[in-house]
Amino acid sequence: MPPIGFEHHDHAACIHDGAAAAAAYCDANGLQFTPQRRRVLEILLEGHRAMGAYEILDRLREEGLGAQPPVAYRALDFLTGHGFAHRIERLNAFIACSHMGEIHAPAFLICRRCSVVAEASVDPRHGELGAALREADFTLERAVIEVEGLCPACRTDDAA
Amino acid sequence: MPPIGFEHHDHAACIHDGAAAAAAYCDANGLQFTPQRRRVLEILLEGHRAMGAYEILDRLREEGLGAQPPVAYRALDFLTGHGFAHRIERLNAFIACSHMGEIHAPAFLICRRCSVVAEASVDPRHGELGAALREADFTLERAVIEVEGLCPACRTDDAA
DNA sequence: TGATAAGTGTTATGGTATAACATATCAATG
DNA sequence: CATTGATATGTTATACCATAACACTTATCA
Repeated sequence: MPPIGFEHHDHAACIHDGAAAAAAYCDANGLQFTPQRRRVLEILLEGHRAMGAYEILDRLREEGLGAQPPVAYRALDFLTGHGFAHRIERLNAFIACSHMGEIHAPAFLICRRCSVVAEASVDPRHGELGAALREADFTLERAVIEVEGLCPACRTDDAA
Repeated sequence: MPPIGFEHHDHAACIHDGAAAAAAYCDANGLQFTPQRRRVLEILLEGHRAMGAYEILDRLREEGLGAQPPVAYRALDFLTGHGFAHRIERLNAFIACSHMGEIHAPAFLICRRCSVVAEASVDPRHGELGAALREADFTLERAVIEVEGLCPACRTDDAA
């Protein structure tokens, strides 16, 4: 599964398909994909970058969909809880899932210059980390794997 | 390099040696290991767990070493900047380095039950993550690798 | 249709972090 | 050893991130 985010792609489809996939999943699983929740997901899908809860809240407020912090946090809890979005711990921010519907253990590549975030998938049980977990006899429940650096475009720009 | 934290060890030596190693490094590199900085490192070394900046600040305040948030954050910036301590993004908290002086890319194993944090070392350029970085042509500058779950003792307790 | 669960609106508050500026101390050298 | 530039500290104020708690509404389903 290649990382998604830095390369060019059909972004309109990206937004539409993301929302549609979430809607279909909710439909199939008896979850309520309410206007607030849909709108928050769409806002996140508009950029492959992480957005703070208050930035999202500002958007909701403009659109009359909610004015208080819990409104944003509840929608984000729902979206992250069902895998439609992820929290980026390093940024205290949120991003739409790029691999909607697929089972995956996300890893994030965060460009410190343009703030674009790409989502890759790595199994924390593999490799050196997996070995460390076994050596420590540690039961893994959640993995946070986030790397910060420069995306190809920004590295080039830096040199210029 | 095995993870440090869950197994038994000589903890008094742990505190003393950690502070001594930092002092020696500062001495050798013209850095000022001031009382505030030393004390913050000692406070962190006292437990193999992550502490919030305000928890540390409370300790400093009791001891008359500072009362305002910037005092704690500055000391923590110094300690993390020189590798004497690490920031745990998942917890918005800080922990003393367990591999003082060694070059390492830390990964953390966080027990959600007892809050002990073990530090392992994994090279983010290896394995699946390394492959994803190369595939995205991403320049890594910093890696955050933190896993949450249960340490051996707490898993056993849970079953009981 | 009544009971229960799930979602929304709102107030208030708590936890985390830093900007900005004044003062003090250190470290090097002329 | 006085000057000066860099580093460290003290302090105020503020900004950002997140959730508890409670009232109310809407959906779901027996």
